[in-house]
Amino acid sequence: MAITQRASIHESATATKMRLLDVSGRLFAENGFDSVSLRLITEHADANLAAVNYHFGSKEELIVAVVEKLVGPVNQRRLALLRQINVDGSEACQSIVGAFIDPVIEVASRGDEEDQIYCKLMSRCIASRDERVTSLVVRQFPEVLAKFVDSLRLACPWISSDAAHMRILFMAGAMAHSLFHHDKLVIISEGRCNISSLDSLRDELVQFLSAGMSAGISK
Amino acid sequence: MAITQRASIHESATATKMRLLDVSGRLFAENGFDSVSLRLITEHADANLAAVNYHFGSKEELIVAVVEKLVGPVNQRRLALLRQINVDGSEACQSIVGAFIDPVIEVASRGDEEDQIYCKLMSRCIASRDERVTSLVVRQFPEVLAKFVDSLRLACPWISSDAAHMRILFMAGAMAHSLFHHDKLVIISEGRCNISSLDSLRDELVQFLSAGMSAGISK
DNA sequence: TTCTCAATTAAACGTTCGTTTGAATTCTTA
DNA sequence: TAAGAATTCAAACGAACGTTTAATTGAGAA
Repeated sequence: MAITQRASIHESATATKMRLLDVSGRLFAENGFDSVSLRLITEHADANLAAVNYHFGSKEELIVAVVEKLVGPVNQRRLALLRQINVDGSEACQSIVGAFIDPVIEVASRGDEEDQIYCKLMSRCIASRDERVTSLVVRQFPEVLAKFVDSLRLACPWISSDAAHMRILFMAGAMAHSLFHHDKLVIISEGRCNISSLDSLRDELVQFLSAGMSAGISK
Repeated sequence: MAITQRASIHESATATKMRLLDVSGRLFAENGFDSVSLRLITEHADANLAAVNYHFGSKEELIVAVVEKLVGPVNQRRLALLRQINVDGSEACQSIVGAFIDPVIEVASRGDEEDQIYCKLMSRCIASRDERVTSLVVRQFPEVLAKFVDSLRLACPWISSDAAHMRILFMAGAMAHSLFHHDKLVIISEGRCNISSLDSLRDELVQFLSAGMSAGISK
C-alpha cells in the first residue's frame, strides 16, 4: 500500500515557511518576542494568520525555530575558530575574544540589509530571561562555555576556574549589550560619540575584552 | 473659599501605593514588565485590581515610578563616588569602575530579602529596548555617561573620546549581564562554577573591567 | 480526467489583558 | 457628629492575543 502521509511539521520548507522565519527574525529582533503578534508577522510575510500554527505548530515553536537557526551556526563557528588558536602565543587572548565575537559580526555583516537585525536578535537571546529562550541558551551554551574556559586558562594559567567562567560571562554581556545598544550611544552621549561602523566597535571590543581577560598577572 | 481638591496622583503615599511599588518591583525584576499583569500585582499586594490605575494612572506610569525610584538614587550615588576619586592615582580605573558598580551592589545588599531582585530590575532596565524604559534611561544617563567619560580620559589620556564612550558601554553591559545571569552560570557550566557571593562577583568584575578600561597604552 | 493531499483562507473561539465605572467604604476635618 | 474627600471594591467593557475549525484552492499522481 502506498502510504502518502503528511510530512512532519519540521521537514517541509515551503516558500511561505521560509518567509515566516525571515520576517519573524526581523520583527523579533526589533521589538521582542512578546510584542510581535502572529497577525503582524503574517501580514508582513503575506501569509494567512493560521500559517504559523500550520507550519510551526505554535508561536513558541516558531520562536525556537528562529533562535536555533541563528544561534546554532554561530556557536559552531565559534568552536571552529577556537580550535585554530595557539594558546601559547602572545596574542592568545585577542584570538579567544575574536573567536567569540567575530561569528556574530560575520552574521550581521552578511545580510543584505542595512540594519544589524541579527546582532539585535542574538543579543536579545543572550540577554533574555524568557523561559522559552533561556532553555534554548542553557541547552546550547555549555559546550561553548567549557571550551572557552579551557582555552582561556591555557592562555592565562593564573586564572582560577571560577574567575574564568565569570570572565566569559563578562565578555558575553559586554558584547551583547554593546551590539544591542550602540545605536543609542549617540543619543545618550548627546552627539559626542558616533560609532562609525560595526568593525570599529568590534576592534574596540576586542582590545577592551582581551585586556580584561588577561588581567591579574602583574598584581 | 476653602478648596479641598483631590491631591495629585503622584503626591499622596498611602500604604497601598507603597505596597504596590514594592511588589511591582519584585515581580517586574523576576518576570519582566510585560509578563506581569496588574491582576498578579494587586493580588500579591492585597489590593484591588483598580488600585494601580487609581494610584498611578496606568500600568505604564507604574513602570515609570518603579524604575525612577530605583535608577535615580543609584545614579546620584555614582556621581557622588566619582567626585571623590583622584584620577591621577595608580588605581584610578579601579575606582572609576567601582563608582559605577558599587551603588548597584549596595542597593542589592541593602534589602532584607535573599534574592537580588534589585540587581535584576536594574539590569532589566539597562538591557531593555522597551520604549517605556529606554526613554527613561535616555533621560537619566547622559550626565552619568559624560562624567564617567571625563574621569576615564583624565585617568587614561591615551583613550579617544569615542573609545571612552564605548568602554563605558562595555562596562555597563558586562555589569548588567553578569548581575542578571550569574545564577544561570552554575547551570550552563554544569556545576563547574559556583559564584559564592555578590561581593566575589563584584571583585572579579572590578578586576576585569579596570584592566579593560585602561587597555591600550602598552601597545 | 479524477483523486488526493498539502497548503491556504476566512471566520470564529476562548482567554487574558488594561482600563473604566459607579457604588460602597473608610478616613479626615470642621 | 455630620459632611465631604479619599480610597476601596466588585463588576463589566472593549481590545488584542494565540489557537482552532471547516471550507477552499491548487498541483502532482494514478
